[in-house]
Amino acid sequence: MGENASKRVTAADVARSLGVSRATVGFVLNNTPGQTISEPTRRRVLAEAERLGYRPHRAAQDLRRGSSKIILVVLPDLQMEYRLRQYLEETSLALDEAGYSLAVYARQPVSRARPLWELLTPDVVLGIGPFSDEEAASMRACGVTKIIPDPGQSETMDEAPTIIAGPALQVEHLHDLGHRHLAFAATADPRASSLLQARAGAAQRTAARLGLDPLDVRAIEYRGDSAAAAVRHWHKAGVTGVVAYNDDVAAMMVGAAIRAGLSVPGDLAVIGHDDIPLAAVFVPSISSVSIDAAGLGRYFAAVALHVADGRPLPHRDFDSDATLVARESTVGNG
Amino acid sequence: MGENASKRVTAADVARSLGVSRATVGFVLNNTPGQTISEPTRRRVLAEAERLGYRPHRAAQDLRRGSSKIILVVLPDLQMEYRLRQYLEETSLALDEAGYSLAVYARQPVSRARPLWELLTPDVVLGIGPFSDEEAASMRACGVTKIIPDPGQSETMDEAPTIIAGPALQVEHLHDLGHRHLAFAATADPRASSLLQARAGAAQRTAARLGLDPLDVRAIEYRGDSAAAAVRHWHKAGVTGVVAYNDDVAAMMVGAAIRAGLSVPGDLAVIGHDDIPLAAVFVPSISSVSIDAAGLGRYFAAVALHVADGRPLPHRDFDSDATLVARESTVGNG
DNA sequence: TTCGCTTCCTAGCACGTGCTAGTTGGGTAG
DNA sequence: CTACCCAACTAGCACGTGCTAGGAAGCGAA
Repeated sequence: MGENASKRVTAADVARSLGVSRATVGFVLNNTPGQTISEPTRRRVLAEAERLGYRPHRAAQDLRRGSSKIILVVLPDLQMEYRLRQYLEETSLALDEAGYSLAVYARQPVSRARPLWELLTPDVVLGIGPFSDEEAASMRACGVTKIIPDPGQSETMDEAPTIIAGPALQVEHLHDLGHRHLAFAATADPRASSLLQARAGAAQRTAARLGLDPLDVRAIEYRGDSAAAAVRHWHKAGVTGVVAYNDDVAAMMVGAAIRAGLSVPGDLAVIGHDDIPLAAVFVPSISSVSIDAAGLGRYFAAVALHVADGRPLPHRDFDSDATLVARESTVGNG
Repeated sequence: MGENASKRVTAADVARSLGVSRATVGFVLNNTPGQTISEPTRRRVLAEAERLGYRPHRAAQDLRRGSSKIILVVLPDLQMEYRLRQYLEETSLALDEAGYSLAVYARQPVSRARPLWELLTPDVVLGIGPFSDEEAASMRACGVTKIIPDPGQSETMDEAPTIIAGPALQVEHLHDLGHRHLAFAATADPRASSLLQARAGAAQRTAARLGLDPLDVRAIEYRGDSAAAAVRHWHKAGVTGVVAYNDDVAAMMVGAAIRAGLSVPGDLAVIGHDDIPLAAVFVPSISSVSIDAAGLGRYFAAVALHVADGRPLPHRDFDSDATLVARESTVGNG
């Protein structure tokens, strides 16, 4: 056919091919309110746009609009997996229905590469966990004004009900089982530090509420013998229950305990967080906390839209977000 | 100060504030070749741009340039973790040095949300694993012409040397240990299917080369008793070594074997792939294959740039990509 | 002086879009 | 017949950038 030549199809192409003006094409394609377009013309434009395979040029739209309609989610790390996937899936869907697109960015702590917000110029940047001042400054310099959580007005995320629920369940579970000397197994991964702070803080507050001593906190590393050292130390100190930052850390604790000749949960009970699939597979299987990722994802999207558009924030009952999953690492088998 | 007002700083602002033309500012900031700018002016421009906090408007640049300078990596799933993170980190860095930015997108199989390539209009889309025809069509409709791997010219990725190396090591390792009846534990996750095909195929070819029978392949699911069923079936059939698609699947096999009362590796040896941290933590620890993620990441970036720019493809020695890590699940303890 | 050449700078186009301000022509009320 | 209105369109601006074409000034050579 005539039109071809490796070139992008623009609205002007559609207009030219039809013998109408570019404005008419724009009005039809955008359903511009306050414009009257005759039905035959409207149909011809739509048909021709379809036929030529017209797609609006994103950069031109962004330039004209002055906004990218992109919402960026920044993760501390791709590692915090599985549940997060459902969570983001749901968020993405909700935003899509509102005409926004969601991009996910896993921050790399040592990267010299340009951060994603710099190349997307998103309308909103949503963090799972707080941003450093440099990061916030970098965003603002790139024209991002809407940042959640905003380092300027620091409402501590320690208080976020979505985060409190899980650690509270962990501590309560061990308490219910009769454990009175608990410890908290943290991760040494700096990427998780903010979420770690929040979870550890929530666990401490729950312990205090139940009249328990403050939890001794130790960082566990993937490599090396820090898990074994923690097990020895805690066991000697009379600790019988370990609250782990997540299931990975819980697995390390369980593994180290068994290798040290302890019985789990007899000598040491361990509970994780997130309910990743491997928690059920491990020997012994690992108790955990399951998160209502889909529900939280929708709420997350609502927060983003609230900030982006000003649309109202729906009510959410946070109590149903987390569910305890009891397995062998706390209640034994049988 | 004077300049403020919630507005973005443009090159025109810098020019106006300095009393020079916009073009001059552009020449300085872009180091435009063939333009001579006096040193004092150059310095003044740079200083003023810095002072005002000027950042080029991404959409305007893209519009002008006709290209987004974005390279999108599409993952089958965020799940295939850890090594991949290093890999992407290295890729991102190499691209950054070449003036490109890398965005990562985890495809969601059931998502109705708009795919990321539609909103970024990247120059290149790189897949880890092949694309479906619909996906490729969707990309092309959005103006993406450079797609790797391109479904049009299907060079089977089964042959990719980066993928062959790992499974070959797995099979050879079990063979070296005297195992003659092997099986392949696949994943039931459809997201991994292409990578799964490649790894399973490579394992089969290695087995054939060593004169072994074809490996029985079974899909293992995270939930349910498929792992236990596979263990029973294979043990009864005389299989003594299991090659697993990845460490997660390996962990499920090891867990199921132990729960079935078998000894690992006495009755059943299991080897995983990727060397995730949990492989070392599991009881027994899980043998695996470690990947030179950083090196592969750089090579990946080179391929992307080759397609984007036409710059030459460096040579790579693929033999050093994969390393065997022998642990208790194949060689026992001690 | 006049021409050419170099240095240093400016005017303004093009990119594709969304949309405001305006034009045309037919119908209808006065 | 004039005045006015309204449906149905078009002309063209603005967004911020990269860059080409061109202009002004200085300076050496003929």
